[in-house]
Amino acid sequence: MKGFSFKSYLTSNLTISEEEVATLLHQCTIKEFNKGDFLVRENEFCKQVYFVEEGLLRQFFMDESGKEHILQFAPENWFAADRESFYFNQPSKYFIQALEPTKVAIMDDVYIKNLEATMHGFLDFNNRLLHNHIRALQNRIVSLLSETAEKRYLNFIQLYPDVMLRVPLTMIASYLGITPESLSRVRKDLANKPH
Amino acid sequence: MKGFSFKSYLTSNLTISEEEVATLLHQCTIKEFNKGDFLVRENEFCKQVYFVEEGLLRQFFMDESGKEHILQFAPENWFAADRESFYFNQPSKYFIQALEPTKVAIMDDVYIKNLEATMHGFLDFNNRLLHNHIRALQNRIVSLLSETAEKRYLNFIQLYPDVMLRVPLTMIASYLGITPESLSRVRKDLANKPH
DNA sequence: TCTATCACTTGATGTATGTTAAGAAATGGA
DNA sequence: TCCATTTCTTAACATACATCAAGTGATAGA
Repeated sequence: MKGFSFKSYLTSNLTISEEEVATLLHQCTIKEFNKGDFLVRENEFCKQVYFVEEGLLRQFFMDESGKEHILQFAPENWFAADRESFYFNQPSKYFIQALEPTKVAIMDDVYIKNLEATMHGFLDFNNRLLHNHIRALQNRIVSLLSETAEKRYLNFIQLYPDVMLRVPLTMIASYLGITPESLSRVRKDLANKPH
Repeated sequence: MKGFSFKSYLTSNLTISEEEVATLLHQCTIKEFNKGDFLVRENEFCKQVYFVEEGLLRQFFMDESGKEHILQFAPENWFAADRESFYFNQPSKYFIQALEPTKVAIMDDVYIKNLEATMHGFLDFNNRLLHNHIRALQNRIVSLLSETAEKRYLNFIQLYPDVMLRVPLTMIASYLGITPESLSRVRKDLANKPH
């Protein structure tokens, strides 16, 4: 289990001993997915939290007309899960899918409950994750309420330059809440602009 | 402190003794605001969490062009706070304002830190609040990404019928992400529809 | 290498929503 | 009670973005 990003992540984000990190990693499953594989599907119960070691995930949902809308990309060192399904024990509205061959560290509900009960500082750690999540969600809403597609696109590039280079524009468009055609035009306009 | 909604809320949502509830309420401040008063302003640090006993709050931000966008309404038995500012200790991007004469129970950061350290079950309680918040935010994003203004309006009515009756349509429009004129047209169309 | 699929672009046109302007109806102080 | 302000509606016009359709490259299996 040496050399995993999850380890570095934990040691630098949790005030816990080497020993505790070892326990934590020992109980935690590593799993690999192929490009296109689903980690969670709509209507399933999401009972795991995923930490991306390598690769890239997306969380998306399908609306009534069958269109896909991406809520989140999760590249290396990000977490992915449907917190709603996980916490409230409800069937998920979302899919979580690997966009590249992806290696994840998996913390399931039993594992997490266990840590919460035994490891001092784990609740704080999870609290941090939740607040990061809330921050991201709030910023997304602010952006959707107040910014044009062009502005949202520019924000995206700046915020997730790595993701930008790794996924097709169709998916960026889906994240931004516009059609691929519109994104193409936004990009054309930007290219023709001074600056 | 008898007869406060916050008390009922706590007893029915926390597995704590009468004694603990008493302590909790004893340390907690009650404050009243007039219609129009600000509990938090942009660029201030939000160091308190508000529980609405009576009245109605809104959380909103102002975009670059000076337009207001409402993130959340908080009627009786709801919590309001800028979790981002509170947790990350950053100046807030938001305003929190009373839309009616409003009585709130205030938990400040010292109070909360204290409870986290001393009261078993408080972390779980806060965790629940955070997950409720995440759920609401996610649903909002889903709605903004995939639904028309009309659908969002119908959702709003169903989800917050009480708020609907207590705030001007301008604010509903601001919450929905459209102009008051557009909301007016949406309502007209709905009225002319066979249901 | 060939072919099917996917990714991206472009153009023509449609639609939802924004903007500007005006006025009517409701509300709240003085 | 009256006046000022806010709220809501309506209309004409503008704009951002969607839809539909087509075509060009790029990519990846067979």
